[in-house]
Amino acid sequence: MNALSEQPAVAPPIRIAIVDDHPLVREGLAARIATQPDLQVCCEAADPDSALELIRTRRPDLAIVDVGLKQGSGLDLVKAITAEGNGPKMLVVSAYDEELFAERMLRAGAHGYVNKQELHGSVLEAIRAVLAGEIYLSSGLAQRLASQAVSGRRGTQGLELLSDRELQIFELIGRGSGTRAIAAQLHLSVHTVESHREHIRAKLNLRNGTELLRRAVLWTLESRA
Amino acid sequence: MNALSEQPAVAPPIRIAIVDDHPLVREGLAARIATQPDLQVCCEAADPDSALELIRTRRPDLAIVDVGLKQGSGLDLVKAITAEGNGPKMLVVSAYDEELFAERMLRAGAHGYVNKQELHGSVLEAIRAVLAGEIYLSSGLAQRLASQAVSGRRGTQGLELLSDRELQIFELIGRGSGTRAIAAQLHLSVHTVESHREHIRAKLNLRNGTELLRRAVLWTLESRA
DNA sequence: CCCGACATGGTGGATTCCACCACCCCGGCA
DNA sequence: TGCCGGGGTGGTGGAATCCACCATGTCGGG
Repeated sequence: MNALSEQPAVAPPIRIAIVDDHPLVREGLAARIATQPDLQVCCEAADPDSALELIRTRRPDLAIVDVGLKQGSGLDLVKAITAEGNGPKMLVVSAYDEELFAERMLRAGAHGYVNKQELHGSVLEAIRAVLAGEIYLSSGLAQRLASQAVSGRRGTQGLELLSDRELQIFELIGRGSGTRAIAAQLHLSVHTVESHREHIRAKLNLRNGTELLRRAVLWTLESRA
Repeated sequence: MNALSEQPAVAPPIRIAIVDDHPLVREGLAARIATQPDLQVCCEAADPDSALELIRTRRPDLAIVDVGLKQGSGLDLVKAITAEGNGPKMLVVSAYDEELFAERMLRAGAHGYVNKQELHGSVLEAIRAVLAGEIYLSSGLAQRLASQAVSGRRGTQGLELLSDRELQIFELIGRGSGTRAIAAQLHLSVHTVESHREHIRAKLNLRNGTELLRRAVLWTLESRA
């Protein structure tokens, strides 16, 4: 805490952009950032379009982006910023601790992912880490992603590990078909479909049939956009 | 609104409790409230239990509560506070603009409902209105509720046919919780949860548990934050 | 030639689903 | 006043499922 850093031209502050569709969250973030003398909020945006525009013109050092946007536009925003090249570092803030989203965000070019829940004072910690060039993940996520990475080779979401047949069945599951219906539709034994389900679960590191179905539904949604 | 109340140091401030599981949102709210000399945040809570406790002991004049609370949902909290009698007025803040929740919240005893999205400076407006004894609804909602009441046309998807408990369980299903997990979380028998599931299926015209899960997942995706 | 991955199928025990039923409480309504 | 209906909570029992193993056949590649 250097109280006397009030001199004009020395040590230019680090400029931060905030992108979130909740005004309250923006204010909360801004308030916290304001406690740090060397950090400064340079602009705020509530939607991806104006966010991209602002980032182009104001060129902040860091962008804090919320994923909780409609139709996965948060992901698109991160991709767009990355595609521009020479853009700011990006810290993603999310209401979900889904490994799914975290992984995709990181792969899309984000440098950190924090959950709104586990956000005591750790935003600043995350901001510092990201600015320092590290990758920051909020607590639980790091372990889960790591264990996931250890226990099986991973690709985009582990999905390309699936064989053709498995992927086909995965898709049918996502459409809402039950085991029995799938078996009938593919002219297979119910046991066979169950075997495939089991293999899919193993490859994707899913515990329940519930998680499997959930994951499948999510995927069929995203792959449509 | 009375100019006479400008007496020197007296005129006790209006005390407000904030209940929200997102620290950022709490800070955002607190920051705004802090701009008003006659308002004062007296306590904050992140979960329903401690919220109830705090409200009992600190007796604030107004409680701002988020619906999106885990474990038992904000709806139960509002009901509990109402049941205590002689409690604070309640302003509900939500990430969902669903008429669904607004209506239930008001019925449960809340005095206002604002959407985080449409929350420019209007929280303060909402707070003032609620304190003045009015019922406050954020812009779009009032019209939608009204038009809906007039036309008798209900239901984006028939979801408002569900009772409060059923909706709560529906939401948990959508988050990926299994029957067993839901029962544990709500301190209920597995059989009870199964009964609710069955009723939900009946009301929504779903054939099997798979379709139920699918619908729930889809819904929690499109109407969350 | 054999190993591993893939597809197909099975067995059996645990779990879940689901139709139906039972009880309690409470708010309306005859 | 009493009765009825809906909501919330539980239970029973049979069907369907999940899921951990296992078995077979077929490939393609070391």
